[in-house]
Amino acid sequence: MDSEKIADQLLEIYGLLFEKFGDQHWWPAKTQFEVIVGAVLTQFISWSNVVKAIDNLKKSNLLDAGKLYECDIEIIKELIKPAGFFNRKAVILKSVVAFVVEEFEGNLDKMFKTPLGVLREMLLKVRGIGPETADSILLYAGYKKIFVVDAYTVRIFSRLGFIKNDEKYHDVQAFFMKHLPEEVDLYNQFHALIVKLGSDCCSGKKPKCASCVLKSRCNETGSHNEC
DNA sequence: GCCCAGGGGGCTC
DNA sequence: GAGCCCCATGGG
Repeated sequence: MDSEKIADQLLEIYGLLFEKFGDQHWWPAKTQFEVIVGAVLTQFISWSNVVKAIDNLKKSNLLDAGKLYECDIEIIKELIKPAGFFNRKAVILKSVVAFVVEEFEGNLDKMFKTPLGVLREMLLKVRGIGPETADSILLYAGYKKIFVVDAYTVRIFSRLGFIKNDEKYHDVQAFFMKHLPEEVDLYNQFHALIVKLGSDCCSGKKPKCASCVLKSRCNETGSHNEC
């Protein structure tokens, strides 16, 4: 399939998803720092679990890089318990705020003025920050032109025949960034819609692929147990 | 009671 | 470098 055709198809799918689900208003956070905290806390956890943890941090007036940097880790653990894996995530949060405070004096404007590639590499060196979390921070907190890939992206687009199901993160990301217009808003909305589609149609005990907006495009025959 | 959720790291081979 | 296992809570 030629490149132009792939681009058209991706935009067509984007259009279908937007028509079906509408504006997702991602990231559901009020500040850039809240996006960063949310990106860490949502690792392998549904967003509904994260909301409580962020709320606890807000109530304790700790949703701030400097304050979290100073805060005792045991207090952080207690507050973020609802988001699961709290022992590990508290350590990750500490690592991230240490990075922001020690490298950029806690100033996110300064942090996001760092060239994209350089900042991405720096984030990936922070303990607990992998490609998806780094890219979520760059796109949703920093408004950087970087496409976020997650498990749903691979699952859905491999089923649709665009990529292989064992494709590496960077290859999937490169695929989307090659074929989509280079627009932050499009990257933002497309990833959010993919997650919406994935969590609505392609997970849980009773997959609801009959209602999946992309069923007609899916190249799987027979049972649609995994879209 | 059981399964799954908006990942990532460490270990083993 | 691929394949496992672990992390832990909460909603359906």
